Amino acid sequence: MALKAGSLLVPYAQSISLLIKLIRMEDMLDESVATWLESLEEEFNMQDVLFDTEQVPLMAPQRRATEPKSEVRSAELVNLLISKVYSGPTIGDIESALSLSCSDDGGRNYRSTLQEKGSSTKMDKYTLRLKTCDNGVADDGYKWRKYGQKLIKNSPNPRSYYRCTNPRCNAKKQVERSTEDPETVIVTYEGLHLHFTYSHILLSQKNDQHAASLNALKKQKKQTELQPKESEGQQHMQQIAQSIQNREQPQGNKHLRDGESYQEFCLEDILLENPSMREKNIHGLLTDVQRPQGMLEDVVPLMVRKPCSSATPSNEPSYFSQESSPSHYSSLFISPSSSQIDKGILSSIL
DNA sequence: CGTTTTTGACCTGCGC
DNA sequence: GCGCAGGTCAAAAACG
Repeated sequence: MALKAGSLLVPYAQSISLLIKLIRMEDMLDESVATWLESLEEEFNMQDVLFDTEQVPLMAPQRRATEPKSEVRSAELVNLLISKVYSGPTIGDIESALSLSCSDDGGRNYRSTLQEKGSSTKMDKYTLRLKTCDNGVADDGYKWRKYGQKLIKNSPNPRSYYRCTNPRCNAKKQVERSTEDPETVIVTYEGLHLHFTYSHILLSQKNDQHAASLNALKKQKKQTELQPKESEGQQHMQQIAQSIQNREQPQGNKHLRDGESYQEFCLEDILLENPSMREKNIHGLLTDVQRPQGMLEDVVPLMVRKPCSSATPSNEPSYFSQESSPSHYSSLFISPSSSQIDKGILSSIL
C-alpha cells in the first residue's frame, strides 16, 4: 500500500504535539527552549502562515471539513513547528525523490513475515528513490556493513544488503540501482537505529559549506532569532566533543562491548561520568545525545533531508549545517507508528 | 591486524 | 513436493 509522505508523517506532528504538551505539563522545559517555542508560536501567529501550504513543507495533512477549528489549528501549528525545525527539502522535493511504501514494493515481504513470526515487533520498512551524486550515494550518516548481494530477477542490477555496524542496532537497508534511471538508487530501510552516531556530534560542529550557501538567507534570519539557544546547545555539544577528544584511547579497547566503536563507547562513558551533561541534553530534548530510541534521521534519512549532500567520502558524513535551524531539534524520537511514538517520547523524557 | 567486501551456499516462503 | 526467488550466513579475500 503506497502512502503519501504527508499522511505518513502526520504521526510525527502528533508526536511533537504530545511531546510539547508533556514537556509543559512536567515543567521540564528548558528556559531557552520554552522561549524558542513561544517565539515560534508567536511568529506563526504573526505571519499567519498556518494556511499557507508552501510554508509547511513536510506536513500537509488533509484538513477535514468537520474537524474542530482548535484541532486544526493545533495540528497545523505542530506541522509548522516541524517545518520550522526541518531544514531540508520541501514536500515537493521529498515527493519527487521519495516513494514510500509500508512494505516491500509489491513483492513479497520476506522480512516482515519472519518478524511477525519470530520477533516481537514488526519493523517499519520504507523505500526511497535517491539520485546519486558524483560517483556515489549521499551518505546517511550511519555506518553500514554489507552482508550480501543478490542478483534480482528481471533486473540487470544486483541488490546489496547492508546492516548497521552497531551490534545493538537492527537497522538494515537494501540498495538497488534503478533500472529506469541508472543515476537513481532505490534504498529500502528497515528497522530503526537504536543509537546515535559519534560523527553526529563532532561533525555537526563542522561547517557544511554547501548547505550553508543554500540556506544562507533563511539562516541569517533564524540565527539572529535563535542565537542564544543555538550557542547554548552547541556549548553542550562542544563540551562532549571536547571530552571525547581529550580522552586517550584505551589500550586494546578492552572495555568495548562487541562491535562497539571506541567513540560510541567513549560517549556513553562520558555521559555516565557527567550525569548533569546527560540531564541537560535529555531535558533539552533537542540534542542528539543518548537517545534510547531512534531519531528523525531513522525515518527520514539525512540523504533525503539533504540529498546529494556529499562529494565527501562516506566515512565523513556531512551532517547538519551548523547554522541550520536548530539542528538538534531534528532528533526527537519519531516513528511512523503512533504507539511507538508515544512510548518513545515517554522513554526519551522520563 | 582489524575491518569491510565479496561471493557461493544455505535457508525460507510462496506459487504451481 | 518441487522449483524459484529473495534474504542471510560465513569463509575467504581485499583493504587500510
